[in-house]
Amino acid sequence: MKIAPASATKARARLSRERILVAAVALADREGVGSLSMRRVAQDLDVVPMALYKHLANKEEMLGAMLDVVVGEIDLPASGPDWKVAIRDRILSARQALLRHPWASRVIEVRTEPTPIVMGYMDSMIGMFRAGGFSIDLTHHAMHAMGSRLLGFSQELFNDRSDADPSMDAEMYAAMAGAYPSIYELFSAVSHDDASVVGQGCDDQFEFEFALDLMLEGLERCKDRATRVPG
Amino acid sequence: MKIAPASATKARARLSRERILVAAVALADREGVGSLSMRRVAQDLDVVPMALYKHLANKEEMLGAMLDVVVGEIDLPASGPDWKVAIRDRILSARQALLRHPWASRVIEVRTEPTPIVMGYMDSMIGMFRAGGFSIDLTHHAMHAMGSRLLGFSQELFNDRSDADPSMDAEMYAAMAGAYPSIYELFSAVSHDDASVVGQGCDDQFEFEFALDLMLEGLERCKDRATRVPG
DNA sequence: TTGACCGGTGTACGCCGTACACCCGCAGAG
DNA sequence: CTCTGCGGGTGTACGGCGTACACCGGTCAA
Repeated sequence: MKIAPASATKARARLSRERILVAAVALADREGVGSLSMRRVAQDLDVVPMALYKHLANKEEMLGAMLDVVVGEIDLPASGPDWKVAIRDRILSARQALLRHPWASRVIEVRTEPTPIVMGYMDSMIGMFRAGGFSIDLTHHAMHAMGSRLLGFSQELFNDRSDADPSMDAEMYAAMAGAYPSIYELFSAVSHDDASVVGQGCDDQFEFEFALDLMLEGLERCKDRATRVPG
Repeated sequence: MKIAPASATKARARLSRERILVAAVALADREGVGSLSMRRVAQDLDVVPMALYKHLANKEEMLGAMLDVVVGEIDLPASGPDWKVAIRDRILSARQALLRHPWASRVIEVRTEPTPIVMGYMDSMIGMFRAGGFSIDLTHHAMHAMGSRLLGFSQELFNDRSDADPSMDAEMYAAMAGAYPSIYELFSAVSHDDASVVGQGCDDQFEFEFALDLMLEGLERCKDRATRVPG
């Protein structure tokens, strides 16, 4: 009776930053970042909202810490002679982490200040370019050029995933063909041409790797030319 | 007295979707998207908040319409024989529009459904690739690969603009060098090497064009090789 | 034994988006 | 000229948000 709580029925585990983050990440995974509020997280933990503030300064810090959890899931850099496959593999691992937590990219896009964890990730990324023989200048440009791809996602203008159901009726088709002939042409090619590399809709993984490789090879050429601008 | 309002002192102009959007864009330009609330916009228009809802379904629609205003500022595509300079110029024009309204990229990143105006922009972009001789497949990949650059911005992982004041004291420097050696190396090169193309801090315009050209040239090679994947 | 501290609680404030009922002035029908 | 419908601005209210602040019970060092 000394150690256990007075009432056995309400033996709730103690709160901790860790437990809060686990609950918050789980909630975001389950219901999306839109449903992520301090109050909901507290509720999931059977705790009053203000309790969270004993462990986190505010919601902003919680979001940052949640990102750290995701970044922590990215594989460490492989050591190997080939910088290109090392960087490529790492970025694809980052992408897997982001795909496990689809809310994360949205959060990254909106946030401002990076946490030490994210800084560390960037640092090691820079290190990989440098180890691959990139000059400082070119490394700098490379980091900018890769943009969000460094963290495993690319900014899509809109989510074409499951763009309505496949049964897009002829009426809509016709309207679209009139208003947006080029989109229409592209869209019909993509969704009907079975021989195309994209079957139904877009193969996001393929598109991501396509752009990634385009970038990496462009950078490689810059490096080999030892010149700064691609033109 | 028949036409003019009863009280000359309170002759307020009638509300309209147009007037609301002008006020909203101005507010966002002035105080940032964080301060953009229906209530603040209404206040700027000397009107009760609910009045806005006679002209807009909800805030989401207002944000979309605000984006349309920005996209409307992008130059029309130039007609010319060279697809690369045409696309390049148009994207740089998009970038200028986005720079005039810094909140817009944040809004784009978070939004889901595109408006007809944005669809029209994308359509004409696709048309430019097609007119330049790109196959449908390659056009499709190109659109994905360009990602947010099509709209004139690229996702930066964090805003390094005015990273603290230039007087970064030696203590912080040392701490940074220990924790993030690669970032440190890059950072000091960028901020101290006057010969570098980047003087103090980053030249965002240069970085944007660097990545843009890398992408465009990679796409050009794909097109000329008439192959689908860059490798 | 005491008292400080740490972590969970309760209440409250000010902001948000927006549903809903209202009301007024004008247009067109009778 | 009156009646009536209606479009657009109003007022009130609700539920949700982040979080400031006072409080309080248990643990543990002195």
